[in-house]
Amino acid sequence: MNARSLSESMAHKVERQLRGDILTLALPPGARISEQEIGERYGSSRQPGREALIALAKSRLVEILPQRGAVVARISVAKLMQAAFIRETIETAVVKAACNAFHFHARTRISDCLRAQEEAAESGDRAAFRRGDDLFHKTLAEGAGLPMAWSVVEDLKAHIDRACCLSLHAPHTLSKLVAEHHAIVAAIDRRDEGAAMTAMNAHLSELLHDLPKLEAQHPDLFE
Amino acid sequence: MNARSLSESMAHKVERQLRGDILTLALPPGARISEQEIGERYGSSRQPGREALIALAKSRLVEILPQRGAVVARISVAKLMQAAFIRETIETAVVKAACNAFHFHARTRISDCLRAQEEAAESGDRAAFRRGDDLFHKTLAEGAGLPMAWSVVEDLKAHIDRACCLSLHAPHTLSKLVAEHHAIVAAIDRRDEGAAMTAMNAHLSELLHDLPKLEAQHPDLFE
DNA sequence: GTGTCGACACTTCCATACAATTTTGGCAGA
DNA sequence: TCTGCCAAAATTGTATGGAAGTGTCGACAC
Repeated sequence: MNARSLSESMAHKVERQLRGDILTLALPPGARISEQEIGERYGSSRQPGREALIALAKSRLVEILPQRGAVVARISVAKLMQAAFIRETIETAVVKAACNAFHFHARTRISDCLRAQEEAAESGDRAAFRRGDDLFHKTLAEGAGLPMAWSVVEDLKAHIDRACCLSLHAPHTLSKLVAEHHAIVAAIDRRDEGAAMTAMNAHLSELLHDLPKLEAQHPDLFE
Repeated sequence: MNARSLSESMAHKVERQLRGDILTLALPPGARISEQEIGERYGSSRQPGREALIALAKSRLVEILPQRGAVVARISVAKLMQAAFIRETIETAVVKAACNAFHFHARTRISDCLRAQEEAAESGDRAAFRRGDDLFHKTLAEGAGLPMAWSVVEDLKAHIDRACCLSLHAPHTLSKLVAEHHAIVAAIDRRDEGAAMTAMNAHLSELLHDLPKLEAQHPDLFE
């Protein structure tokens, strides 16, 4: 009945799926969730559900109200802007470091990654595109010798992505994002610190442009 | 028998104490710890111990080996340098932001904080000094309108502090650190971005000077 | 209509039992 | 002495029962 032996524990599986459902807004911000409910939803008992909630509370994707329950964290404009700022700070430092030294092996993976993203952009596969985006930024950090930077950014990015899911899904944005990735890589290849940092800033700061509009559109999802 | 009603859950208490013991090296890097053992050590059953391990694994202070157990994370020079770099990046951005706008209320708390640290430095109370140091950096982030920056730095700082515990405890360093704090605040008061950032960088980069020596002295605690 | 009290439902939190897996240690045999 | 194997011990991962905390809702007094 269970498949623990197949390498992943139930608790991790539940955590991963729950995180996915929260990130895609399948579970909307503000939704109440109980251990029991989570367990049933993903086919386990309460215990793995509880552990998933504890884990996600650490990344602040759910808020645990002691003795009462848990809710999917609402989107906070203030926190979102802070997360964006901190992410920008870190990733700018990463590309700067990348200009000084970039691991050869990571450079080839970056190219693979860009190609994959181009395909995803053309076919409009947003899920694949997002995976590619994560991989791009992750590989960039690894190439710069700062893999830990990605693990820090990853948590921040989760919150930002959740807001992005609300944003209108204009099809042309995907290819635009790919173009920005290319610009960043090109600057790194030229070892042009200034251009690389500028390109990264431009890439990251676009996401927050229509935040006020989103809040007006979905007031119940915000704090 | 239990004291759950008195505001803090057993699991949180165990997590807090375990974190403390790991940070002060009472539990040395590399030590194996089982859920059972943790529970008994802090007076609970396995369950809170397990939850504490899961929580600390998120901050990478313990490493969970699936189906096998957990060990206190060894100190990794590479990770330490990355953590220091990322911390420096974030905190530099924080003081820069602080130069543009600093909340009045936080400014007065900073002064309190500096006074408390002076006292701790004189009496040589390292535990109190560390608490004051955390509070200083936390208040700085809050004053700059970036409280989230502290929550990110906090996790990075844990690893750095653990290495600092190994370092020789020369008594004069404490007052030196306080002086550096004063320099940072003075630069912020003058709204002198460059000086503030330089002061913060100097403050943070000293910690890693004798890292090679430490590794030679305690090879078993490192990766 | 307003406020208070108590039963009740719901949930977490902790303890514990059980299942699955890994490690350990011993022992037989070459 | 070394190797291979098996059983016991230790440990995690999961399920579940029960205690305790919290909020809801209706009855009832005023």
